[in-house]
Amino acid sequence: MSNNDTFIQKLRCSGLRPTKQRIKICKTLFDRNNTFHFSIADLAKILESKSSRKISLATIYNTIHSFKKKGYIKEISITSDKNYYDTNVSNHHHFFNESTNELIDLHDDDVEKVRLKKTLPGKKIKSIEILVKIANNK
Amino acid sequence: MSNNDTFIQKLRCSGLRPTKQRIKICKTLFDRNNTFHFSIADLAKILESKSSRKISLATIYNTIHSFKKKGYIKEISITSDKNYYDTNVSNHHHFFNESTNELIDLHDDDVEKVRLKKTLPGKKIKSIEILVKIANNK
DNA sequence: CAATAGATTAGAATATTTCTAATCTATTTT
DNA sequence: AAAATAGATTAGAAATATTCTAATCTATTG
Ligand SMILES: [Mn+2]
Ligand SMILES: [Mn+2]
Ligand SMILES: [Zn+2]
Ligand SMILES: [Zn+2]
Repeated sequence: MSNNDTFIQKLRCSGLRPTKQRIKICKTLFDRNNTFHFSIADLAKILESKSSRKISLATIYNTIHSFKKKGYIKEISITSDKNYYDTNVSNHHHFFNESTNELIDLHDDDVEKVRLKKTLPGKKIKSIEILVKIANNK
Repeated sequence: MSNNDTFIQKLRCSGLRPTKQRIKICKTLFDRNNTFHFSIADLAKILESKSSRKISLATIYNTIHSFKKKGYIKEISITSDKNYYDTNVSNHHHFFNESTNELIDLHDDDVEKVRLKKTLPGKKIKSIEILVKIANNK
């Protein structure tokens, strides 16, 4: 259970002003035991349910974009109809359960290291990530 | 250079009526030598430039959705701001050039086969795909 | 070659994302 | 320490993107 000051500090450190809206969003995203995979709609719904004062959807977008830019979260694209963000910002792989729309982290030691045989001259590799789509049996 | 009849047949085979709109879209997508990676906006622009009669954007969406359902194309999600479709419907990997927004197919023999050490009981694997993000040097 | 049932199109409605004027925050000046 | 200023942030409005559904088109039946 982090207190507000933790988040105020975190925000100040990266040059973001610790506004009420941002602190609330930090609490929702980071005051958790596990990685959180969420869409903007998920986040808006949670904020609405717990918040007294409404945070405008535009502000949620603004905040998520600046948190992404600052490296607090990363974007995960799976399907066209729902975009996800991830509080685990490391380079990592995912299971995506198509039956439940659930996203699950894979750890590095769950997968043999990916070996590319092809290289592209004049290009540098920024990330290599695997997406394993799964479905419930039956 | 395929003629219209090829596409009319293709459409009829999967139970889709060969309308003018669908034939034009087939020509644009499949009358090519190479895999085509495109967004709805890309496709709309091409259709607009070559077409005499305008195809409504709603129809482009409808058609792309039914072509996807019939397995003519597959969806590739890379970033939240642009969704891609791919005329290569096989399970395959991609390079994505973040400097140019270009998507390039990787062939199976360009990558060592992915080995998962972790399995999920009660789930079946539908696909395993790698996304390699790259950028131009300098 | 109607009449009918069902599929398809595309304008209208809705949903998502971005833009920007008004507000708020932090810093500087008096 | 209060007021002025510069710049950051919020959130309603505008713009884009996607889906819905009434009107139209296509294929089948008699
Ligand atoms: Mn979208
Ligand atoms: Mn999208
Ligand atoms: Zn993750
Ligand atoms: Zn491809």
